[in-house]
Amino acid sequence: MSLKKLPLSFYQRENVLQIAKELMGKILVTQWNGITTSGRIVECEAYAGVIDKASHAYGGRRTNRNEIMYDDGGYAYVYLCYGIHHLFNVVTNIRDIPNAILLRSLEPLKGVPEMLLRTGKKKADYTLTRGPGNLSKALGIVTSQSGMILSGKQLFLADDGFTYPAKDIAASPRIGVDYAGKDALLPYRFYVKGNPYVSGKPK
DNA sequence: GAGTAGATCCTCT
DNA sequence: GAGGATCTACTCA
Repeated sequence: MSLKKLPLSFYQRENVLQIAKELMGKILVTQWNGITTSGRIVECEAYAGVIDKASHAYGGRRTNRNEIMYDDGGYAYVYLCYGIHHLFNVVTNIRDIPNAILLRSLEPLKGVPEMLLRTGKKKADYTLTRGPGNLSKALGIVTSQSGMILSGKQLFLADDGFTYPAKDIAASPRIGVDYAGKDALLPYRFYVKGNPYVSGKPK
C-alpha cells in the first residue's frame, strides 16, 4: 500500500468537526533520527476555538503557548499537561481561526519495538498508544516539536487509502474536560466503534 | 472490578 | 501561586 501525505489544504478548511471525522483511519507518522513510527488514528477530539470553553483559545485567549493555533492549519500543537503528559494536536482552519484536533489514540503500525523502548513497556498491549499521553510518548512527540509543519519529513499525516465505514465511526462527549461546563457535553469526540485502542470505557 | 489519589512541572494570573 | 485536553497504581469490596 502506498502512503500519501495529506495536503495542507486538508487542514485549512472551516469545519473542524468534518476534518476530525475524516482523520479517522488516517496515519500519523514520525521520523526522528531515521527511526520511523506510525499508527492509524482511531480516536480524536475537535476543539472549536474561541467559542469552545474546553479549548485553550476560548474567548480569543492568545498566549505564547497556543500562538500556533492562530496560524494556518497544518501545524502541530504540542503541550505538556499535568507536568507529565505531552498532548499532540493538529491545528486546523485558516490563520487567526484557532481550531485544533487532539489525537487521542492510534493503532500502532510501524516501529512497535521503538514504541516499547520509549514507553518502557515490555510487550505491546492496548495501552501502548491508547490515550493522548501514551500516544505522544510512543511516537516520541515532545513539546519542542510544537509548531512543526505537518507536511515535513519528520512529522506528517498520511492516507493509505484505508477508511472506516461511516457506521463504525461514533461521536461522544470529550474526555477530561469537565471544567468546561456545558461545552464539555458537546459531541466533539470521534472514535472507531469496538476498536480496543480507543480510550475511555467501552459502551 | 470500581473508585480515588498522587505524580509533577509548565504556563498563565 | 494555582491548576491542568492524563495515567497509573493502590485501596477496598
